[in-house]
Amino acid sequence: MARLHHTHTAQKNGILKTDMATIYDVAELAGVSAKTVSRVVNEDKAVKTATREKVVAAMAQLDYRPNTQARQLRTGAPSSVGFLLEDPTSGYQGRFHHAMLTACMESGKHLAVELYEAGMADWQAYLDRFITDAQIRDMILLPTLCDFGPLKSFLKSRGIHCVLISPSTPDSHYASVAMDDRLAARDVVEYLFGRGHTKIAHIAGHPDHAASILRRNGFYEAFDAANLKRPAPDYVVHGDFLFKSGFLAAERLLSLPDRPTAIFACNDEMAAAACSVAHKMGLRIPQDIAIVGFDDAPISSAVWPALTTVRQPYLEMARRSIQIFNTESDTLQPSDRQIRHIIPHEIVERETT
Amino acid sequence: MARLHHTHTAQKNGILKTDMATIYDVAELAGVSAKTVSRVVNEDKAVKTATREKVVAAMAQLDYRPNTQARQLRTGAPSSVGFLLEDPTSGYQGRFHHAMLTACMESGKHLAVELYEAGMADWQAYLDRFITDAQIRDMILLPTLCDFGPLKSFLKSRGIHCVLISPSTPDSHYASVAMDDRLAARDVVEYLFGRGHTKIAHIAGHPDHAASILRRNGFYEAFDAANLKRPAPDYVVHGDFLFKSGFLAAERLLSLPDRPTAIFACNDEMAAAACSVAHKMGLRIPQDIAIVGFDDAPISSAVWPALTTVRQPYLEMARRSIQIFNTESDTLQPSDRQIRHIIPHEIVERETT
DNA sequence: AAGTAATTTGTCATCGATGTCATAAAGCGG
DNA sequence: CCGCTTTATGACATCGATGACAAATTACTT
Repeated sequence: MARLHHTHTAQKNGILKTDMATIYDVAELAGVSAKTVSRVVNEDKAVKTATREKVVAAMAQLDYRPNTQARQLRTGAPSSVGFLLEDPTSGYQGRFHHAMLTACMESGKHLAVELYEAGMADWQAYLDRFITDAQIRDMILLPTLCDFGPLKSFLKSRGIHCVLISPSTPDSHYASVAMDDRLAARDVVEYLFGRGHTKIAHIAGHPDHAASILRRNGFYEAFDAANLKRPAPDYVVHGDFLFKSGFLAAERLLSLPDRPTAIFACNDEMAAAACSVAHKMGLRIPQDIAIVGFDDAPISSAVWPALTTVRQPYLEMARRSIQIFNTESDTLQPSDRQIRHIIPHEIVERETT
Repeated sequence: MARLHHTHTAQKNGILKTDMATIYDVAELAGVSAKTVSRVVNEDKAVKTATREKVVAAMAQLDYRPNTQARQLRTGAPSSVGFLLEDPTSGYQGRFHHAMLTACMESGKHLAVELYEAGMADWQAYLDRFITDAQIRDMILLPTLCDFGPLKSFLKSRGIHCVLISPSTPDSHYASVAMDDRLAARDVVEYLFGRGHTKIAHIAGHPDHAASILRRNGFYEAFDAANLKRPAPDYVVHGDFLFKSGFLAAERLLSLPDRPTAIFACNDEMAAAACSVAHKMGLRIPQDIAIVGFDDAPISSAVWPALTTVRQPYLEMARRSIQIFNTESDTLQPSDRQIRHIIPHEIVERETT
């Protein structure tokens, strides 16, 4: 008795049918059962070569493509990793996004990306739809979302596993992956020591950002460790990560009576601003003033001269996050959670030092 | 007779079961049929309030979340829009990505993002997996992928609908969405005319990029239309969109014996480079030299002074693309394909003019 | 109060694929 | 050429949800 599956009317039961061929169409054309087609698709060795060839030919002829929904329904969905972007044009998020895509590609997972706009009305319903539609079970939270308590509680209540990227404060339920900002800043300063600088100024970041504080502390720590006197307070100016603030800060630093010979800025944008100021004042880089940034943002190689900076290990962090999800779902060691994974950084030496 | 669905063993038939509650669990707990739960989930009005409340309570208690695979299998999947990123850190792609996410959010679609790396071995198999796994039927192609013939043929063979964003050459099978680069360039020049400039130089983009040529043509066209003599050949220098090339080009232009009073660069990065050169040479912006960029890239507001530039209508282009997909799947007018949709641009006036 | 219309709820089949298990076809030794 | 193992294929149930339709309940008429 012919199965209803074989009828191929475009419209049936009021449901919109696509013209996509199903496994039953292939089976009929090849003169075998659906199960055998399934075997071919899944590369089961228990299929005679002759049969396999008939099936393959039929698949090609019908441009058959297995229906993922059906397959995942039967086999249990390999849910995808969720990723919330606040601003995809931001360098940091863009770079991390790239890293996540690469890491997912490597491990055969799918990354489901969604926008999250701060102050969004009804973000809970929005996220509920997202995790339902995309069948999210694992999620990556970038700064500053990874420090947003309500969001974390919400995801916890929905049973989502999270990995926090560089959170300001550790979370007792979720693992985190970060680089060591303090150590990196210290490394930068020690690198400058190595090139003969001791009059080193710092343009700090937004004081609300944990990273700003850590980097500033690392800056001081290097002096302490080298038994040098810490720079005077007027050698450290706070900015807010934006170009403009870096510009103002650099103007202040470079017109100091005792001008520094090197500036370490808390991010690349402010470092680039410092370069502009140096140009404006007729100072040569790096002869008169050395400048180091932080992040290895696109701007760091887009300006002239190209910035020496600290590269954040995006890809490695992304890979580690995926790895955490994999082990979590397997062994579910509660001790694996709430662990801080630290990924090593790297100084990228370019033309400003 | 109890349905097997109700058994809740963690492992059954060798298939890994999640602990996710199903519609049958909810039905049992609420003492109704699965269909009634379905009605509640889908907000069917034909459910008594008392019943609805019982069901809602049961759903909450079990943290029920409908299985998308099953639902989509039954209803016909609302396939998502595919989006290939070559480099998420590139300003253009990042901005377009943001726009696509926003447009998809607005229209309730899901954007499936995947990396596409040029020169990737076996990209066909990779894309096959992508369109199968994510059930892609519609896809957006950005430059320069939208001009890559083999990719387009491949997608055509797979029955994917595409919309090409700003392709160099129109395609006979796919609709395209673009801004009018030639007209925008002409507008910029006419804007500069309006501010009294006539000695206007141009830093052109990479000659292989269609947009470079269009913008350069628009540059000339403005002079023609105003009955002015076209600038001498040494007023037009080719770069390659990168900062460095803009830097060299600007050095050449600004040391010309008859120095221009305005420079129109083919993108913001090169315009930013021109600013650096002007600073270096002690020229004031905009008094001594006006500079206009193109793209409204992040760098345009990150430099000092902030660049006047042309804003590409990303969001509008993204919205239009989605709209094309919607009408295509409904009415399938072949005349709707191969149409070029032109979206209006806008000059963003900032501090360099 | 009985009969009919309207509202609620349930039963069953189905979407497309795959696991289980049974059956059919080969292979093989004697 | 007959039993017996091995290999290849098929029948059927199932994953979780919803559409079609039937059954049960309630509301409304006269």
